[in-house]
Amino acid sequence: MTSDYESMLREASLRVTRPRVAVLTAVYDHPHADTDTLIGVVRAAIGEVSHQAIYDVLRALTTAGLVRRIQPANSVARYESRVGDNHHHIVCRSCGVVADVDCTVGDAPCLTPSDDHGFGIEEAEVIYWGLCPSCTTTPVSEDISDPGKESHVRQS
Amino acid sequence: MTSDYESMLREASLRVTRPRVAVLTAVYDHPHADTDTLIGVVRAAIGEVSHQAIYDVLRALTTAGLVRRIQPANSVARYESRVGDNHHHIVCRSCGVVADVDCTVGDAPCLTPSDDHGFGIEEAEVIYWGLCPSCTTTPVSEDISDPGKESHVRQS
DNA sequence: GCATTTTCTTGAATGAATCAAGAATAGCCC
DNA sequence: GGGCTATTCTTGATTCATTCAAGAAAATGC
Repeated sequence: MTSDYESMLREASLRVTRPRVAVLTAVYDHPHADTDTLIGVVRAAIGEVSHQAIYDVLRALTTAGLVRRIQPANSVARYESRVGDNHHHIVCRSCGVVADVDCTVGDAPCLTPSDDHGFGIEEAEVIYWGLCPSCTTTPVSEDISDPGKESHVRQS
Repeated sequence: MTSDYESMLREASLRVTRPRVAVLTAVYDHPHADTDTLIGVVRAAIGEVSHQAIYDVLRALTTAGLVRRIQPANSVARYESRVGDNHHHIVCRSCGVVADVDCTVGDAPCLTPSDDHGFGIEEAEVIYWGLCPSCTTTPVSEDISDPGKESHVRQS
């Protein structure tokens, strides 16, 4: 397992360090987790690591294409290990939980704008907004845009 | 003009105040502008107004459905006046400028997820990422995710 | 006009994320 | 294996969009 992640790092021309292997492992084990959650997971795995190191590692991994960063409106940055398969996301308006949605048309980009305004389009990102099953039956009092509340569908 | 915006506010059961009319006007005149830009526009129009008032007004207008808030990853909140027509956006990865894209399939939601995971889907948001014409010919040195730089395609 | 409710002002606080400088370490050559 | 150099991590401060809080001001309904 660990050696797999080491190989991934090496193949991406990234130096292999304990924090990097731990962060990569954490992102694979906890899809859509935010930075703070990942810091907790990494520290539980290998002991104290500075938050700055986690930020640096996540940036390096994202730049290298080993993880993907997603950031729905009103949410902090989240990371996932599924890369390069053009899948999309459903985000709960109430608790902010994220679920994957496969592209209905396969791996190829499934969307083309009606008018690209001269932009060179590289990617079409789709975010479906709605209520997760849990929030449908047990509504959370406040909207996700209100701070000070924690999702009841916590990434484990 | 002003009376139109006043009517809009009244019809939304919002009290008519100078800051609200000015913010509504500013959003109509400067589509996709960020909060800071709007603060500048509003102050140029009606004199000193607290930034907190602008935040409050934008929240009220957004909640009332008079304006729409968009927030692409790595960007601050932006506001636009086109609401209810299900259009989407192209965002420049380099300078962050935003352009509108009409829904190719008309006003109805043009997307349905392959598996909604039990979520009640309310909206499909599409963000196309790419390079705007200006950044294609005059590349900006750094990515939008890097701070400390201002778009060369400033709103207004 | 006046009372009531909402909104705006003032000023402080929050929190994710970044910056900066020095210490530690991975990878490479001998 | 030992040392060199670039990269990475630690420590601690800082930034900045946004929010919180409490009181002053203004808008609507009677």
